[in-house]
Amino acid sequence: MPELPEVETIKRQLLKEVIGKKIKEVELRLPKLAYFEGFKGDGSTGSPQAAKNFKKNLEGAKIGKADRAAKILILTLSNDYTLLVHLKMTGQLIYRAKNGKMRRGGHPWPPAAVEVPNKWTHIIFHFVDGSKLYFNDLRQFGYMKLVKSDELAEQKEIRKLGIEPFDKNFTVELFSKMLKCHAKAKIKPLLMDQNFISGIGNIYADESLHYAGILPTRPAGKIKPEEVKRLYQGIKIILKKSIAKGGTSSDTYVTLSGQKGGYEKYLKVYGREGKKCLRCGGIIKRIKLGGRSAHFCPDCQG
DNA sequence: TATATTGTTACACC
DNA sequence: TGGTGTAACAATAT
Repeated sequence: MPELPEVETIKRQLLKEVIGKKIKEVELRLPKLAYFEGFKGDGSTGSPQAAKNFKKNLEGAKIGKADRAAKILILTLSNDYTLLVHLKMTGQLIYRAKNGKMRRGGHPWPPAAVEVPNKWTHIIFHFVDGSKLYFNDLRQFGYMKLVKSDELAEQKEIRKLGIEPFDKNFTVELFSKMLKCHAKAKIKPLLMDQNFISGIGNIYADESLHYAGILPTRPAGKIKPEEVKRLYQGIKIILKKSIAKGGTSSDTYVTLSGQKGGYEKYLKVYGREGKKCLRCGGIIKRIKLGGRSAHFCPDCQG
C-alpha cells in the first residue's frame, strides 16, 4: 500500500525512465479505471466517450515532468493535459525498457516472477521507442485521471490536500497549531487524514506515534509540547529514512531477481502484533481505530 | 466466511 | 454549524 515514501520512490526511480518519451498507443483493458476530467459518479468513467477522450489526448503526447502530491503521482504532458495516478492499496506501475530491463513499484503482489501483462494489468502505455508502462491493480481501487493542466489545482483530490510533511512551511509551531484546531480528534486518524497532512497512511502513522511515545487514541489537544515536537520530528525522520531505503511495501527492482523495499526491517510496531516492543520489551497490541488497525506498545506509548 | 486495505461520501451525534 | 465518529463502498486473494 504505497504511502508517501513509496510513491516518492516510484516517482524518482521509475517515472524518470519515461520522461521525454512519446506515447504511441494507450491500451485500455479496464476502462473504468481511466477518468477524463470529472470524477467517479459523474459519468466521467466507464462511458465510451471518457475512454475515447482519455486515449485521444494521451496518444501522441510526450511525458514532461513527474511530481507527487500526497500519494498521487502527477505526470505533466507536452500537450495541455496532466495525468494523475493513484495506486491506492494494490496498484503497481511497471516499466519495461525495449531491452527488457524492468522497474516495478507499488504493491508487492503479484510478485516479481509473474510476467506482465497479466490478468491484473489494466492500462498499458506503449511508447514510440518500444518501451512500455503497465498499470496493474489487484483490487481495482486505483485510477488514472487525465485533466487539463491549468485545472490541476482545482481537482478535488488535489485541492483539499493538507500540507506536505517536507514543505518548508511545515514547522513544529504550525503543527502544534494544527493539532489545537482539532483538539478532540484522536491523533492517529488525524495523522492519516489527507486533508490534515499529505501522504501519511497506516504504516507511518503507527511508526511515528511509536517513535514519539504517544498512544494512537490520544486526543490531539492533549498532547504536550515536548510530545508534539517528538511527533513532528518522528514523522520527518521516519518518512525520510523510508524514502532513503526505497519505501516499505514497494518492491522496486531492476532485475528479475529483484529486491524488496528496504524499510520493512526497520518497522517497530506495524505488523508486529504480539511481538516484543524493540524499545521496551512490551507486547505490541493491535486495535481497530477509525476502521483501520492501529499497532502500538501499551508500555512505552502513553 | 471473515478479513485486509484507501480515500471518499453519507449520515448520526453533540 | 461544524467537528467528530462510524459505516459503507469499490474488489479479490488469502
